[in-house]
Amino acid sequence: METQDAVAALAALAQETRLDIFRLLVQAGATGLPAGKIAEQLGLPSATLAFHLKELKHAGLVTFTRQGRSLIYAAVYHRMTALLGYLTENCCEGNPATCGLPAARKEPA
Amino acid sequence: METQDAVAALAALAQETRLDIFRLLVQAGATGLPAGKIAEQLGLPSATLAFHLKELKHAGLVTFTRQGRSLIYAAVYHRMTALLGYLTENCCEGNPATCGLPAARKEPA
DNA sequence: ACTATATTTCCATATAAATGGAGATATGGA
DNA sequence: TCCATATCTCCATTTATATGGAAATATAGT
Repeated sequence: METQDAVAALAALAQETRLDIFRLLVQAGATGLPAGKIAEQLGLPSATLAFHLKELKHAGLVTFTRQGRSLIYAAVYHRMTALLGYLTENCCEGNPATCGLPAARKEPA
Repeated sequence: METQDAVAALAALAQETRLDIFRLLVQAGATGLPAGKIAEQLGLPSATLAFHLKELKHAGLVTFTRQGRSLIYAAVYHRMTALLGYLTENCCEGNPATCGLPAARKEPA
């Protein structure tokens, strides 16, 4: 993962509402959640939710598929993995033990 | 690590200049670097650097000690470790394999 | 075609972040 | 004490982000 992408992903997650959304989607798993359900769970106005979903989408952390009238959003795990890989490498300069971490697997994407 | 702290750490790193500063300090290791050296390496005006160092300090990602006229800054590894732990848990809901990662060691701080 | 539902885009507004010059503060040495 | 050095704080300006009402778009059912 490039620095630019890492900054984008970090910025996307560096906001409480978006982090909440992302966590909710991670919990939801591969099935994902329709936008309306997310809004309901977090008590967000639709416009606000749409704004944050766009940010997450732009950072590559979520995707969606249409299903009838609903858009089903889901977390993009490999993107998160790539971010963790980037941070581990740049935190520990190739020696994760520096940060008390086991070695991260090579990022698959 | 609490969500609030994670958001603060993410926000601190979600900025190219600050990420550059942090990486430089990680590379510098436990010895750290004087502010002037950081400014020189990255070509930053002193006011701009001071602003970003304050952000990183506030997020707990760097500390400093005075040494003569210089302030020596150093990366706070355990904070980064805690952030990685938080993200791993919240990305994978206790099952890091979900993201293709080995289990993270329990955060020491 | 019409109506209801799901979600988005548009827009105005409010709030916060980033930049860098100029001046203030702290330390060390002559 | 005076001067140089290292870094910070103050401030004005610019730029980006967050919020949410209202209207637009897409789909489904009747």
